[in-house]
Amino acid sequence: MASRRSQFPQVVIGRDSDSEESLSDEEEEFVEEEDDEEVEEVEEEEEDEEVETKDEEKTQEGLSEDNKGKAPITISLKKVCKVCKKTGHEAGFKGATYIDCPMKPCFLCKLPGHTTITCPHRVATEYGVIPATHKNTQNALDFIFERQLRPKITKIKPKLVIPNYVTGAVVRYHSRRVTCLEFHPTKYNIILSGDKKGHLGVWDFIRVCEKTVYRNIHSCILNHMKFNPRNDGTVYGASSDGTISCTDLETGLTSSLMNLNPNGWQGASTWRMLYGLDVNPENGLVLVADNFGYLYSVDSRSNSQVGEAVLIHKRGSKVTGLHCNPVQPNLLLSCGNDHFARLWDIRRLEAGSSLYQLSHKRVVNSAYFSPQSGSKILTTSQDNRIRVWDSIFGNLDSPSREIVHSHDFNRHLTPFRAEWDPKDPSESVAVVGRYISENYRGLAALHPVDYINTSTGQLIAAVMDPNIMTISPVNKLHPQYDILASGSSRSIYIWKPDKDSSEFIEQKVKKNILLCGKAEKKRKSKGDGDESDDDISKAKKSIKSAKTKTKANSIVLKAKDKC
DNA sequence: AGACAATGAGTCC
DNA sequence: TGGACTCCCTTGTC
Repeated sequence: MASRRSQFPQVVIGRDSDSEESLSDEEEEFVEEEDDEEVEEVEEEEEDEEVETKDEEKTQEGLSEDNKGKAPITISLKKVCKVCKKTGHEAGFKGATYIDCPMKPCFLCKLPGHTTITCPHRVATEYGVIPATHKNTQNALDFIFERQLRPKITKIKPKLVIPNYVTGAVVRYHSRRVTCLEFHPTKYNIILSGDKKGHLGVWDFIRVCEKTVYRNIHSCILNHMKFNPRNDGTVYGASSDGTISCTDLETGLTSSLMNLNPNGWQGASTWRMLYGLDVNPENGLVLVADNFGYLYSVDSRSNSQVGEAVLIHKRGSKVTGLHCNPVQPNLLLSCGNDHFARLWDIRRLEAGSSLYQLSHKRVVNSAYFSPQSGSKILTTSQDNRIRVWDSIFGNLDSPSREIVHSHDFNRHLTPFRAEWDPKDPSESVAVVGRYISENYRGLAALHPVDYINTSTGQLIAAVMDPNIMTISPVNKLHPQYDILASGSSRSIYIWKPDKDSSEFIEQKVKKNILLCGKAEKKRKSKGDGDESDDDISKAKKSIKSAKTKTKANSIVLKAKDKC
């Protein structure tokens, strides 16, 4: 591992002078204040009410003097819950912890009677996981079955390595939020990223400065990308502009395989948007699906549509994802807004002819076959549950397990999708971003990226970085190396494994942050090497002095291109 | 610092 | 079926 790690470069996370100054201010503020300021703050808030009332009265008097004849404004000082609008309690952040409204069902598991803080799913992540009806490798038949499916795969399980700290980043790389990520299948240091504007980023995360963004491929959201299996210099993209693109990564030259809106904008009821995309190399097909429930097949050689569009989900509802089985080329998995994931035989594609339909309680964000045997299914639904079916050849009436996990949010964020670790021979590890925040060492509310053992429901790891204050809904594990890529807002982060020691991580973060531009000059003129002046301690101090999450947000390090 | 908008699914009628 | 309204642990900009 060490040799592999040594190939990685230093990170380019820089900060501009604005953030440098604001952090200095925060620090000064912190130095002046006592350690137990937070406690004092709470007390002050409570006893302040009367004072506030007087202040208000004074203000009102002042106002009425100025505007004689106008009735004084009465302001209620009763604390009102912003969620249920009732008094007596308040929902919202208290420091780095969010307090739920007790009148609502649990925000995590959706069941009434408790809040997120006391939710048994938060305390013990395996709680309530439905046990598997069929477990792989449990008996002789299973063993033979699995050996037939995966003859080349070793039975010795390699040690699980978790990429848990950020070694590289392009902060504010895209102009809108990142929607999809894809590692290059052969050039292991290249990652592709799509965004909400339809731009396509190509970044070499070893030679950090080598990055491009192609802006003329799509006119709106690039929803999914897939490399061309016959030529890994080109990539297919499905966009909400209704086109399939095929882009040359060297030149950025793009050809269009399909345009579902040849007559332009005729209103929302006719504008077709492409969401799901996958490539079926055996049949030479590019498969895409739209927001009205239809699947389209395109011959990748002739760039022409094959057959008619087929209704695979409820008419008028969005198909959110497509996945071709990696072992059985005729098996297709789809998922959609009609709360179903469906299994299809692409030789017999007709509306209503699915082999199975997997029912969910809400929208299904993603559905994937397991990457090596293709015999398991992993889905992410907006009902805050990840579902696992252990064998597509077994009983598919109900999932083998339902794992409660916070990813329910349908606006403003790219939908969360739990994704398999393509390297894991046991096909159990999955990675997924988390919506609900975690109290990071009592300092800040951060949104972790979770590694989940889908065979047990256990949370293997929840990785966080104090510099990433935004939610990371898009995550991809590298097909060959122990690398995780995360798309968080407009930025991309590269994680790699190391010791699970927070001190070690802090040292690494300190080492890896390079300042640039004005901030770098400023630091040089001041003289470097002051231990208390490093970025992580600044960040910690600024978080500690932050009374609200908004204020804590100011620690986000801004990056400037060093190159 | 606070207001606001972008934006999408659920629910009710 | 479709429109109005609600949800209200986002993020970025003005």
